[in-house]
Amino acid sequence: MTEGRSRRPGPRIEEVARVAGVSKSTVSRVINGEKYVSERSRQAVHRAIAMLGYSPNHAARTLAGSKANAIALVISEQGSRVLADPFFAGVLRGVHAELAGRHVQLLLMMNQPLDGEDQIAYLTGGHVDGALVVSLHGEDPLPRTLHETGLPIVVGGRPLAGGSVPFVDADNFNGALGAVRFLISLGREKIATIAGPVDMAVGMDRLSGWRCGLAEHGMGVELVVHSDFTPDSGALAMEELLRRAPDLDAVFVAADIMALGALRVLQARGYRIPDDVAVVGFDDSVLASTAVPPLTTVRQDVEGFGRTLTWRLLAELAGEEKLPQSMLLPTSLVRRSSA
Amino acid sequence: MTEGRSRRPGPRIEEVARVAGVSKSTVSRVINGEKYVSERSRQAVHRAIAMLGYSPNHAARTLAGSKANAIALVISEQGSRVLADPFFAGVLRGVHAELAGRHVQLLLMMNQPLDGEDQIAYLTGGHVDGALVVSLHGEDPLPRTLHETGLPIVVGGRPLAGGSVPFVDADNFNGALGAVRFLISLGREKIATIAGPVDMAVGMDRLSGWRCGLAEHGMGVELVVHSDFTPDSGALAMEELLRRAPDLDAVFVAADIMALGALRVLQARGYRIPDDVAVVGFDDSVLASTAVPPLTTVRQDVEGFGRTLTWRLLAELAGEEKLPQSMLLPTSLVRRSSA
DNA sequence: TCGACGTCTGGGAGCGCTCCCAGAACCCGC
DNA sequence: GCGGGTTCTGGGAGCGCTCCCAGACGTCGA
Repeated sequence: MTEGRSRRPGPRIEEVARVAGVSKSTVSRVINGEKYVSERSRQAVHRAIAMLGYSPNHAARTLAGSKANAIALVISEQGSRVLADPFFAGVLRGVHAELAGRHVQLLLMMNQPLDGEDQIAYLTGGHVDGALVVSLHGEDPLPRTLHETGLPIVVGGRPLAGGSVPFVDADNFNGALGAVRFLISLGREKIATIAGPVDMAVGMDRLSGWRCGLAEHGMGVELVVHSDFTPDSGALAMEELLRRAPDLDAVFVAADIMALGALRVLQARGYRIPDDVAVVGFDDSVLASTAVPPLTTVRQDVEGFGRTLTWRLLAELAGEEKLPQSMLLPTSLVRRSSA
Repeated sequence: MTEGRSRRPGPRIEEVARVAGVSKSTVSRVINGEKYVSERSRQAVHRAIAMLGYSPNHAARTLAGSKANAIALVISEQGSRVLADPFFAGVLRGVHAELAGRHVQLLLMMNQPLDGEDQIAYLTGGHVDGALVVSLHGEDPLPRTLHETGLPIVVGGRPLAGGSVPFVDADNFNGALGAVRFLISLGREKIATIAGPVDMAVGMDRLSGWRCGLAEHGMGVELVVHSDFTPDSGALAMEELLRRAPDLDAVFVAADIMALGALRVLQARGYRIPDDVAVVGFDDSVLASTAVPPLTTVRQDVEGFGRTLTWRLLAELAGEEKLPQSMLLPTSLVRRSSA
């Protein structure tokens, strides 16, 4: 079985040039959307491209040009990946949708393969033009380190140790605030919370929202138990809360997945939901609608999250100015039966 | 603000050659693990690479060589993505782990951006050396089409319209069979199933396992209701089953997510679980352990799935022979409280 | 009439590798 | 000794683009 040097199929830029009756420089200009090309040439090139089914060679562009035509999606998961999974698919879909049509490749990186130094070396080594960093752990130094190397990055989820790194996040604060206001409007008077870990911005922001909501009405903010975004820890937290305040009438749980555990404990103790205790979760994950009873929760648009993240990075790469340093995406309350 | 043509940082292959005291041809040979390099040269090159922190330029390798040094992960989701999400993160992690250390980029593609023709054109256009196709919908023509173009691919999940396309799948049949045998060993005598849709291999294989398990013991296989991998359809299916056989004493549900719906219905009807009706799910997703009661289910190793998928493709790309045409990964029963 | 400037164009060097080729060095058996 | 192999090596063409340069053509104000 002999195998010759297999050449890639498809037309080259030169052929497009020939068909269009221009030089390859001009074709290149058209492809890259540069100015100083006559309308006539531009049309001719587009026709030729369509006719030949030409698609530019990514490797050649990257090699010859000064940009990599690729961005990295860095999943920096430091142990706690529980929160990631519901996110993951949705965010990815969003990122992908936003990238559609542009000639930008999406490279995936996780913490695993090249750890620390190597990963940074790779990212700053000119292999990518920028990076989307989805960092779950708030104090992860990666976002900041990357940002300081000058590589354009956008972080998904507010980084705690962020400095001035651009980020996109759900408006966790207002989501939580809205949830608490809703509970108060229902007439609840003893509203507890199961908060996330203190080292994650997502946890802290939701906690702040809860605090503010109560403070607005002069209500006490003692009933807090921190937990770690797992159902079991949610259950433990609920038990702790009931020990401290058996007469509580509402719980704001900082994640649906913890709410499941809380629900279980409440039901086991004979509390009726929402009659005795109203429960509101956060995320509106699949879990929420399948819970018993279906969970009232704060919804965030995960796909929009991915889109926005990507849009922000691409805009920066395109040299756009006056971009917002960071962005918060709206959240909304989804009413089901648990509150 | 003037900006010169920014050259990529880092050493070139020539510098490695100079430091190692060999030609760049030899360095290239070492990098690509070719034979016909003396041990002495090899060592020298490795030392030089380490010293300079050299990392080969992906674009240049791809442009000069006859391979793309990249593989695609194609997520072909035709509508039904419910099943995907739990999978997704895990599979990705596995794929990534398996790729670690090799100089292969992972490109992500979803059905969205280039549909059909364009997608195929891109994949077969020499941009990637092979593809991992995670196809949820069993009769998706994509795997077969790609395979017929000669692009090396491996499909995740047995394709129904597969022809002889290599695939990796969980051993759904034996997983289901094991679940049914377990139920029988528990003394259950009227075992129903909520099956998946008929156009998905994963549904059909689990159904076959259930059938076989019952047939082994001469038990009837009438109590089947098909459903579509959503909690609500699971609930409807359960209602239908109870209508047909109010005295059933076990249900094998082809997915945890449907089992949640079934659980809800059973409990609402006053059946005690597992005393009156034993329930076994499939997937061992997060949902299983948080269900009330915690779900006995068939576990599949999602990360291993991703690893195996990737391993199989890389092996083929490396020219390995006598590769198994397809592979089934073991499943195992996880006992919790529902059976 | 002239230059200055803005618009449009083609030519061609060169990005950093791989892979072909030609050849050196060494082994073997006859 | 010689021809034939196998092992190892360096030289250099060329992958398909981008981007710099030089220049051709306007159009405008002095």
